[in-house]
Amino acid sequence: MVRETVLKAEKRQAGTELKDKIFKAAQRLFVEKGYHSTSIPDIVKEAGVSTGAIYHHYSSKEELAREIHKTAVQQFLANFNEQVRTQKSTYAKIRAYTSLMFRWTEQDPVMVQYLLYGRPKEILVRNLTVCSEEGLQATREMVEQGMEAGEIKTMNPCLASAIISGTLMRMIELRLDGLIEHPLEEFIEAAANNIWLALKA
Amino acid sequence: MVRETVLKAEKRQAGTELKDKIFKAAQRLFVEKGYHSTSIPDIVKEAGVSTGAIYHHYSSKEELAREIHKTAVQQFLANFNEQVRTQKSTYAKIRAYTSLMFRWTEQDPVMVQYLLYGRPKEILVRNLTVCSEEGLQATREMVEQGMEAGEIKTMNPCLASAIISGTLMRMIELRLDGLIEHPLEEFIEAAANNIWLALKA
Amino acid sequence: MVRETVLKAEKRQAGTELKDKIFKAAQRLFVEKGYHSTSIPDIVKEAGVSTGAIYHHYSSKEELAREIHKTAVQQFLANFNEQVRTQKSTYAKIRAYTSLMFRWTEQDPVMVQYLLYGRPKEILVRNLTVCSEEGLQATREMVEQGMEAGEIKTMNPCLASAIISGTLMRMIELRLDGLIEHPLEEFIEAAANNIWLALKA
Amino acid sequence: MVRETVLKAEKRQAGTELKDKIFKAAQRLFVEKGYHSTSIPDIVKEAGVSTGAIYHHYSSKEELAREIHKTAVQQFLANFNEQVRTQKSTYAKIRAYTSLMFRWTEQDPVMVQYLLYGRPKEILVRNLTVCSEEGLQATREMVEQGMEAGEIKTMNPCLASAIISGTLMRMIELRLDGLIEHPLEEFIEAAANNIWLALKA
DNA sequence: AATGAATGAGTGTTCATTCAT
DNA sequence: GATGAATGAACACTCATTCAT
Repeated sequence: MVRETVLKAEKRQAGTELKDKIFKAAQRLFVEKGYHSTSIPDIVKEAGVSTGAIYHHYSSKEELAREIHKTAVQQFLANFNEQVRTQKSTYAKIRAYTSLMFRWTEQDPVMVQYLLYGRPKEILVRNLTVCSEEGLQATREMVEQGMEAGEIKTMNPCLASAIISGTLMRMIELRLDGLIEHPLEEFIEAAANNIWLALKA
Repeated sequence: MVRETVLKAEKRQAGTELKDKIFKAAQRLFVEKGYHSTSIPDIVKEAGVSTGAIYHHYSSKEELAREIHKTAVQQFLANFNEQVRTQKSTYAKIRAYTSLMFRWTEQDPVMVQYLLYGRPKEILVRNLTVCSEEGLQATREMVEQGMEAGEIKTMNPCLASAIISGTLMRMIELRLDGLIEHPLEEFIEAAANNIWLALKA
Repeated sequence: MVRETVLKAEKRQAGTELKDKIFKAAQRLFVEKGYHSTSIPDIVKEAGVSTGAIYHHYSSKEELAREIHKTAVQQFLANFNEQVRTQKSTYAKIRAYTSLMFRWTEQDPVMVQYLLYGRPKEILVRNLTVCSEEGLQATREMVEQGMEAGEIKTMNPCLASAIISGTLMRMIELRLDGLIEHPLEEFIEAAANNIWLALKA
Repeated sequence: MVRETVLKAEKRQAGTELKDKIFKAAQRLFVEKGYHSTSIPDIVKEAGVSTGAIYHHYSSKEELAREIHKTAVQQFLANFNEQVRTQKSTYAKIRAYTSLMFRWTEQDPVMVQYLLYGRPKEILVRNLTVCSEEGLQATREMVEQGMEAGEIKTMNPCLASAIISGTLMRMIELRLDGLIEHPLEEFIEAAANNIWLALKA
């Protein structure tokens, strides 16, 4: 049975107390209202700091957004490496991936929402959700190894990845939007199993 | 075999020529640069009309965006009703849905991109992709009828919908981002079949 | 005797009434408080226009300053060409140049002040007063022709120019600063004569 | 023959090392970029000191600028008193003044530039170059004594002063702007002689 | 003496919207 | 219908200055 490991959280050290308040307030607001609709004055109010403090710690609004995104991606990758990559079988990996994402959504919806929507698309040029390049790469690696091992049937790896990450993302989206009323943990088993049916050799 | 029907296009009457120029310029820009990064002066330049003309035809920038969105949803629904709903079996419906979305993406990527990213999230409050409420509703109806008919196994309908729309959306996303280099038409068969494996009774 | 010609003034056509109000208010303030100490809100107040109006007519504060400078230089050159260049003898030219600058100072001190202090130095990189490159060029041409004609003794042309423009500028400066209390017109004769003593062959 | 005395330099006591670093960094930057375009952070970087240190030694940015200006004026006066005032004849004085200013320009262009351009105009309200009031006073004194002694012809003292300081300042300006390519020392003789021709009885 | 995090008023600029023509 | 000059609130960002350490 898959160990339900504790999720990796905040790596950023405390000490810089203000910096943290700014980070969290901005993250909350960016998710809630979007990057462009969140003004610096909004963050000032939400974080209870001065305008100058924000620019003391971050060189621009954009850098602040990038920093938040980077943190989200790093957390995702740390969790993925620890809980998913370490699994032996491909099925176990898919199960662990589903578990990771669903539990994370329940535990820190703001962070996951940032991963999904607060994506750099709005800010930068490229976009790619669920953890951008790195997230995509992680899923593909899983798929390709599964194919090599003969556990997943031969198919276009993009399609296989899309079935996995598309399904998970869509479930999370429906949950965050309140269209799924039960905690996602209840769906881990079913989601993983059905994805597996689509992929297994 | 599934008939590859022609896609429903522009329903909006030619009527006022200027209004059309504004609509199309705005749509292009909203997709390209995002709603917030597109200014009225941008649209003025792109469409080659005056500021006043925009406000003559649309009461605000937001209404313009909403209008574009509404059109996209209407086109989606028209196509869905004609090509998907009319299918007999659930498998045929899934196959037709996949075909519709993949072919549409190749044919009018701007419009599909608008459906996926230019979503009201940025503009309004609620979001819900692939055609918002209506799109979701369409997929769910398909799933629920399939379950009643015993073609789809008993499962949470949200999960079933997520597998379908999540996979399709993710494929489209990868294609629009240039990570899939072949036309999506090549994947219709495989995508539909694999989705079916996850759902069939 | 030297004809005391009328000074060339405002070439800029009316019509764009607001643009003119902005131009004049900015010119007044730039001279009075300097470019950097004059804020856009200052100009807004002084000109009685809106912020937007300024940016509708000038692309930036810097461009506004450049426009004012350009106008001053053009007026200078127009007057110089008409009143100084047309003189036959070098002495007559020096006399006319002195007359031009002293009368102009009395008539439009703001403009002359702008020529002297409001120079691009503060704004741009290069500086060179009394009409920048063009003004310098004009004086040098006068000097070199005088030397060729044997009217001015052989000497470094920069030195000769410096004697002319340095003396005139310094007189104007003292007048604008209130250290000379009589109108400069009273000094035309004496200034021109003494400069001439320093230069004549 | 006029003795080419050594120029009086830094009178300010070494005292606090940091204060000196701040002074010099600020002077360099004020000349290079102008007072307003030089920020405290700029000085912090250039001097390699902390913000606090600047405010420990100077009560404000303005006071720092004033201090630098005062030092320049003091150096000018010290040099003037020693090298110019001590001369017997008015011609010798003019010769010595020219020599002082031209050699100083070559030796410490930053300081001289500060005297010419970094003038308080930008900072305070009044301006008056070449050493402000004191500098003007020094030149006038020279002129008035020369007239009393019958060495300079009777003329308006302001005009006489303007011929001297205007010519010197303009030469320095042309040199600092790179329009005179030879060291100013080469022009001492000629400049003094020609100024003298304009003034002598 | 020295530091540098924190402040917040102020800057130049943008832009959705209005309205006289 | 159509124009584009005009508006002014709002924005991201800067920077002289303060003050706890």
